[in-house]
Amino acid sequence: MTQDKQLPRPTDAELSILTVLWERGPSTVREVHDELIKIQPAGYTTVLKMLQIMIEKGLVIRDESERAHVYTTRLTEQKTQRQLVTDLLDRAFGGSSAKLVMQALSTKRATAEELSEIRAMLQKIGGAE
Amino acid sequence: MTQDKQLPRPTDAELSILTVLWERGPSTVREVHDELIKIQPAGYTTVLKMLQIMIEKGLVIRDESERAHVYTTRLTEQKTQRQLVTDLLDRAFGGSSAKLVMQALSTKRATAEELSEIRAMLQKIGGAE
DNA sequence: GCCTTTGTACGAAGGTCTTCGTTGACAGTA
DNA sequence: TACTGTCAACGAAGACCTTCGTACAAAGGC
Repeated sequence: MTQDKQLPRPTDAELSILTVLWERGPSTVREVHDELIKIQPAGYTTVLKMLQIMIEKGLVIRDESERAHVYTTRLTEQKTQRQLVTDLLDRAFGGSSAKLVMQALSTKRATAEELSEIRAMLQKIGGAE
Repeated sequence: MTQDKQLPRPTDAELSILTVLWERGPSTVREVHDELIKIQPAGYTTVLKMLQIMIEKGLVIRDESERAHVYTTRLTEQKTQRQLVTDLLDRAFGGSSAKLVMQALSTKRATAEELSEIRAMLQKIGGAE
């Protein structure tokens, strides 16, 4: 009953805001703005407008019980990441996750710890089936 | 001397056209169009306009020596894929390629063959350093 | 009761993306 | 020469994205 699917792919600006919300948890516009300007310039009303648009799209929800409305993401970071990966996979890699993985690995070197995580996951996948 | 970098990230429609060009190699508008409509609806002049815009952006180049201009991609498929992955990595995964890899692997199961390719690459990466 | 601060709402402006109708050029054919 | 088909160019329209100025409401201090 938790209608999940078919939220639009977040735009660049929307993703910046979502990132802040994932980090901070439920936040007011002011809090999001204060956090965001540490990374990139952004006017207060701009952030406000973005959040209002994101409400319309269903990307976030808000609690209006206080004067300063509190915004919360609708999807977890993981689910959004999955959506973005699936999307990129289909649009640019012909659906081949292997090709994407190769690119990701060759692009930026992962830490040793991360690599063993990946190995563990491969083990799990390879082991099953 | 082959100025590579800093081409804009291709949009969705642009990526569709690039994909056709990578498949077919250098092609006229008509050829791109005929190929594209097998996958998605697209008017001839729309494809033409897109290609003209892509010329301006530097995503493609063209040979005008014949009446029907012949378009060619400026970047290889691999380089574009790398750009897209890097971009997504930074925008949505905090630069952690491991997280992206995990998502990719868990999203769509790769074939056994692909998995061993990935293992080989891991071997190579882990072995180095 | 006023003034300042902090908030939301509204709307507009400029940019990009995407699509497509129309025009005029060119080439071949009858 | 007139007709037909193919092509590039242009411009406009509509949808979105992004930014921000302005207006108005609420709350607290004086």
